Amino acid sequence: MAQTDTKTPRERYRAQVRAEIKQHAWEQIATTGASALSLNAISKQMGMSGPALYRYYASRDELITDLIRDAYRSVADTLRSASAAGADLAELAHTLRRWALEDPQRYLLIYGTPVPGYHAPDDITSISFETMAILLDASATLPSDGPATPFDTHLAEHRDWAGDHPASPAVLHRGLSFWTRMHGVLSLELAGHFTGMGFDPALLFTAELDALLAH
Amino acid sequence: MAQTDTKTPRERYRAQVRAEIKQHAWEQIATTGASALSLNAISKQMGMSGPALYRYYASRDELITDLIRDAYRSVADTLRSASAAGADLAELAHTLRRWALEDPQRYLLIYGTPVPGYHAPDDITSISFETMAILLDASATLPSDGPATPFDTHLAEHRDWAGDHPASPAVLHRGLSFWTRMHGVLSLELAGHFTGMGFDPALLFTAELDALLAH
DNA sequence: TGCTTTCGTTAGAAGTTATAACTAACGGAC
DNA sequence: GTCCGTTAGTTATAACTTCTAACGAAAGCA
Repeated sequence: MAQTDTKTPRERYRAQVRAEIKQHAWEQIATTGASALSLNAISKQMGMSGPALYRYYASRDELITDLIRDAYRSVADTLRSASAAGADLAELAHTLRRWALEDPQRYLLIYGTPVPGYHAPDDITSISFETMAILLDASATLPSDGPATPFDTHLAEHRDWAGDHPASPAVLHRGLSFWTRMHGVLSLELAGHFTGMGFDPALLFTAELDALLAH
Repeated sequence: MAQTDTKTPRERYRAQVRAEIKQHAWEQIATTGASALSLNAISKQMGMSGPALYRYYASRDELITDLIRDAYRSVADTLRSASAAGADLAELAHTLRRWALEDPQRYLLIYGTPVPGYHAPDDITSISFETMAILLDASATLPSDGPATPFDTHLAEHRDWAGDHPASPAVLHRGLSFWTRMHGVLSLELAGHFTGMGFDPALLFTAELDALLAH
């Protein structure tokens, strides 16, 4: 989307077509899910015949990788802007939930069942780390009472995943708990496991959030 | 697997072939995931040509539905036998984790991203309820201290999903928290989101479990 | 022994991803 | 302005997939 005014007109056109392909791919994914994404269907929607699409994406996996990258970037941008606006951990949680409900398949694309042979490229893990850093920043502002758990001491020696983030083991622990608990509720809700059970998933989400913040 | 000695020899043979198909399907799913399951590949492995398999399963979806049913039954049986052996909620959690790690794709098949057009038949929801009942039984034996949360009062009026299980709102709440938190850690672990982060997912799992039990 | 049901086959339709080979058009250099 | 290389899009094709249709053969049953 950003800066299509780079270099040659050929590259501008190429970027535009790639963006259009991704747009159709997102629409298709939103309804049928990522596993049913069809390059053929996209090319037909765009009015060009099958193999033309392979000038823009070498394979179906490469397109999906691009979509996954965009999804990671989207959640990172959303949380970052919320954090920049002064959101605390609780508000970040609701921001995350809103982002997930906005396009469930987009959430499931990055946090759901992985595609069999797929392996994430390096730049995705770096974007993923940025999201984690935002959560750790928000976790650090909260008071961390209570004694250190065995997992805290384990984290003190296994904190390579946090990079050089200056977070105490307790904060790292809270960040991981935040991630897994929010994902636990969200993923089950998005997968439809709560439908027909009668209760409101939003209340379960906030209940889990409150329990986490109250420690 | 059970009671192949029913009625006519034709039905015995039919049940045997269906079991063999499922066995090959599980092997295939364990390596490639459910979305890449190929009826053609199964029939070739069994030494018979493609469409022969349609005598036993009307469609790919019907085979997957059968696999999902078996997975639900498997987790229900595993937890029930553990519960019958006197396991408390903590031991049930580790039993669930062991069952999930035993065949990650089997766990993801029922708790992961759902197949696009798939809708679970009624008998599956009843088996799923049995699993929930076991968790609620184990949750009821624990002391539930602390004041009632807003979600507890909500559950008091939205407890149809628990059937006629005699559990207090607090116990219902704990059952749901148990489910979502264990799933949160397990699904992220099985999806490979912890690989390369350095820490031990088992310790995070027990840390979450301890936090839940300590309330 | 014959009848009927069912099993497994081949053939084929309608999809899919992906490659190969060709044409046409576009953009930059002279 | 013309020429020429790059690139876009085409059709044809291969190798898959699920699934249907029609046929032959085998097995069970009376």
